[in-house]
Amino acid sequence: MYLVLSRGPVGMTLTELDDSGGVARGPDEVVDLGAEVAIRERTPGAGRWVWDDTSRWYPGLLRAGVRVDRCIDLRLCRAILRNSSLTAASALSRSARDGWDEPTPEPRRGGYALFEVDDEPDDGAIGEFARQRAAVAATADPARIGLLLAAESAGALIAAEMRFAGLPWRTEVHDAMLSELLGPRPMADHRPAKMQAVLESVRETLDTPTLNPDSPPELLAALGRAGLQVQSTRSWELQSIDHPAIAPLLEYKKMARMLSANGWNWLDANVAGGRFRPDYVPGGVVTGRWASKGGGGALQLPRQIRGAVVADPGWKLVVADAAQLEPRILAALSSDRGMAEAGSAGDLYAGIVASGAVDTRAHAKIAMLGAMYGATSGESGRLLPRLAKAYPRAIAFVEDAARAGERGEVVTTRLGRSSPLGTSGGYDETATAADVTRARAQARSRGRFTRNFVVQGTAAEWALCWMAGLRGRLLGLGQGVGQGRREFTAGAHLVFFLHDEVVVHCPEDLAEQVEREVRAAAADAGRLLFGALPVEFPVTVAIVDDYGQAK
DNA sequence: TATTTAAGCGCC
DNA sequence: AAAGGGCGCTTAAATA
Repeated sequence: MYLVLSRGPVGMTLTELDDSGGVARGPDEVVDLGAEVAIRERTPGAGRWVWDDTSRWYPGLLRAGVRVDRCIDLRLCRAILRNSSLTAASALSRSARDGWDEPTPEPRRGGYALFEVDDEPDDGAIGEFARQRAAVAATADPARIGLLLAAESAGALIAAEMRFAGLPWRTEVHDAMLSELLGPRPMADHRPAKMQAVLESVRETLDTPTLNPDSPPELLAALGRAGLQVQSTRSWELQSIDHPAIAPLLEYKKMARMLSANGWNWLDANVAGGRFRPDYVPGGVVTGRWASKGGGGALQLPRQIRGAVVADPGWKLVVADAAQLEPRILAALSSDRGMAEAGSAGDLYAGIVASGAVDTRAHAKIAMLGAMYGATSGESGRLLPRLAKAYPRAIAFVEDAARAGERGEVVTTRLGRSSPLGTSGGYDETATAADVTRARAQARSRGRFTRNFVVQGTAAEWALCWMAGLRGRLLGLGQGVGQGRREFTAGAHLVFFLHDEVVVHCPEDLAEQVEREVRAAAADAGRLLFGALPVEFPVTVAIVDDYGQAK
């Protein structure tokens, strides 16, 4: 059963569809959306909601105290089906772009109201849903891309729920960290005292009393006057230089970064009521990873300040990280038994060393990253042949993806997300030597992208399945049957997601159960994507009071 | 003055 | 160690 919600000029409607997509009832006008959804959600197996855009429907429902179990997000699914090589022959894929291909419009001030009436893009949700079902049904293995659409939609629900719940954030802890590092909070537009002291040290050693180190050209000039030959002012380039100005300069850069990216202004703008509420964008990255938007910078939270993420009294944070996810995904994608074997004991990189392919764990890691990113030179490039010899199937898999990209072809993840078309990169007989060089460089760049796309994209699919499964498992924790409905934030719930890592906030007595569910959900995700393949997806779990204690 | 681009750096 | 994939954000610099 599907429950299709639409917004039109005359208001909201609900249409029930049976499993074959036929109209079973409706469309009926919906007057009280919150009540309507709540009633349906109380009925087990009531169906899956179908709507244009989770980010426009769900936040209002959550504010009204209503949680949704399952949905189809037509906008997110359209983006996948529009591009997927598996549905390339479908009417949907061949149709002209329309409103369903557009990104979510920016919300009006104050966000979307629960009962807002708005026009849907171009065609009704029922029509779009039918087109999407037809596209899926015509594929060789509808369950494959069907799983991707369900996982993507579950991700949209989770993103809204995590924003609603918020990441517990202790302002006073954060403030203490900033004061310790930079000095106490200064007046607006002044540098904190410790930072100012470090700056003076830089100015003195470079003999430039008015230096603004935040200006790369100015800094470059000052370094030049001191006799330091550098191409840029990047920290990693400065690191190796032996000069009394370098240490304080690197320290200043560290401080300046913290102040501007996650300082007091960030705190004022992003933390309220003891919660940080990131604005996640599911599917925001071409590979299927999530993006984020707004000043929060949720996916770039520095390790340095994670200690400000503190569980509520009597609660714990369960921090779970999928260990070496991308290499394991590659092993599974390529059915490389040797690499799967290397990861079976726990530490994949240690397993690679044990196999004799390389001599140290650090080398194993560098070589693997190089294989997945397309390194050609440096340490990583040199180690690659050794890896290729030990794990020919895995390396051939990424090499094939790279060659396909260089030829201008599309590559596709395990569940069916395809890479976007690249720019031509070709040249004709009128091309100059420079044109040819440029075109080849572009082709190689495209190859590095497609090489990484298959791994990163499939890892993102695994992570979505992991998190969606975990969400379902958490729901059943700590509440007996028949206790009635309650706010989901009263029990174990997801509060953070970072590509291959999740954080669950839960009452203390549930933490160990949560840990078990996290591991079980990871095993489920592996089976969902790869069936019986003997590739394991171990999870590192830490039960902590603050996020800084994890790892 | 307002908007866009580039540099640099944080995360995976 | 500093070459390779994907992002977003802040500041300074460049442009309109």
